[in-house]
Amino acid sequence: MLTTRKSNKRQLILEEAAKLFKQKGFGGTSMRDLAGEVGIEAASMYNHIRSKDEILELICFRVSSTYISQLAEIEATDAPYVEKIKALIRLHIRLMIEDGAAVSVANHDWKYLPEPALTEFKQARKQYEKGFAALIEQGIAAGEFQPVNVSVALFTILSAVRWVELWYRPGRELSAEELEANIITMLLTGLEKK
Amino acid sequence: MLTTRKSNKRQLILEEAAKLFKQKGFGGTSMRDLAGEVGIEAASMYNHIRSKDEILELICFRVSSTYISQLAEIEATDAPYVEKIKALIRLHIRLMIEDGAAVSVANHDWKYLPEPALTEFKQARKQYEKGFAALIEQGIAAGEFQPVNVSVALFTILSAVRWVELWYRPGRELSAEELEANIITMLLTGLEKK
DNA sequence: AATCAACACAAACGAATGTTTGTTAGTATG
DNA sequence: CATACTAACAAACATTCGTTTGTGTTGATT
Repeated sequence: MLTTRKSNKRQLILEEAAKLFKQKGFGGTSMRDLAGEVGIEAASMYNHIRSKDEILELICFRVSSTYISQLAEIEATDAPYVEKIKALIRLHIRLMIEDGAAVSVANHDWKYLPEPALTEFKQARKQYEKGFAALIEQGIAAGEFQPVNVSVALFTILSAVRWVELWYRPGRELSAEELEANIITMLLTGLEKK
Repeated sequence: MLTTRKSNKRQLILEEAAKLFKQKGFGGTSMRDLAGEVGIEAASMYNHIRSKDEILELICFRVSSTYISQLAEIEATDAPYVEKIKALIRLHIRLMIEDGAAVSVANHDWKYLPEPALTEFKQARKQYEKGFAALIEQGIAAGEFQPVNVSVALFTILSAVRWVELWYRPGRELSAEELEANIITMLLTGLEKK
């Protein structure tokens, strides 16, 4: 008998690591903490992973590549720019809800990546931001958006969508759909009544 | 001769600590790192501060009490709610620009506060959020704002204002005033052109 | 039955951590 | 001049860290 061919212990380590890193930070989480959560000794984890840094890399790059490939999909559609931006906002919220721990780690602990990875990650993030910004710029050119500073719009949207991690709990007053609708309203039509 | 009665070395430590904590995180900054920046040995710092934790506490609570007292001032005016919210947004941006390192630490490293302080800090933050939310709620009731979910509006604003720390550099394309104007436009009238 | 890889463990490693200790030089106060 | 305080230092402290090593067990393969 075997649990699953090619043990899933590695996957379990990554999942528990994401939770702990989110909760206590990368530096604040020891390999012994993590091992305790997984249910083995710290030394045993090295049968499944190369190092603590490798865990961080795997988490961060899984998240960044998800964002980048999803951005490419949205870019390829021929919806109005308003709809593309809405789709991106929904993407961020969904990922945050479904994979919140990993997304939080990629948002906060990426700076502890060891050096070739650090530069690579920053480039990936910049690439994503460039693509996102281009959609906003084109939307302004097409007359769909107000002529606001593109960087300000970009980072306002990206940041506004981050707090979901701090706030959303499955049994909360708002469903995921209501949450999306409310955030989209805030960002696209603003707080003030016209 | 003396440099200044009641040495400012303690203040210097706090300032350098804020910079380092922002840059490398609380856990990622060692007392030897910090001492090096201050220009003395690690042991010597204990003539000026009680512990590493105390440094974090002093930074975090200085920031939280600034926010709370400024909120009280704004609450006391009798401007329209739109103007009160704008004033709060401007307050956040100004504090971020003028005291960015400390604000960043209070935003990111508060979770490493030791225990009585941790609870106290969370309460202070909750108190601030409650006051901010009340202004939004009253603004909706007064017909100045759209009937959006209050928590969503609150956290969208608070988050949207945080990225300034990552982005603003004194010699940037946008002045502080232009930055404020753009963010306020985004948050109050939205991205979409009507 | 023998072999082998996978995987768990205890023990230990060196490095780094926050902090304490003991001491010393300089300076203000009586 | 004697006293007391401030603030610097080197050295060492115990602890924790990520990781390595060596060893044992288990279950599948040959």
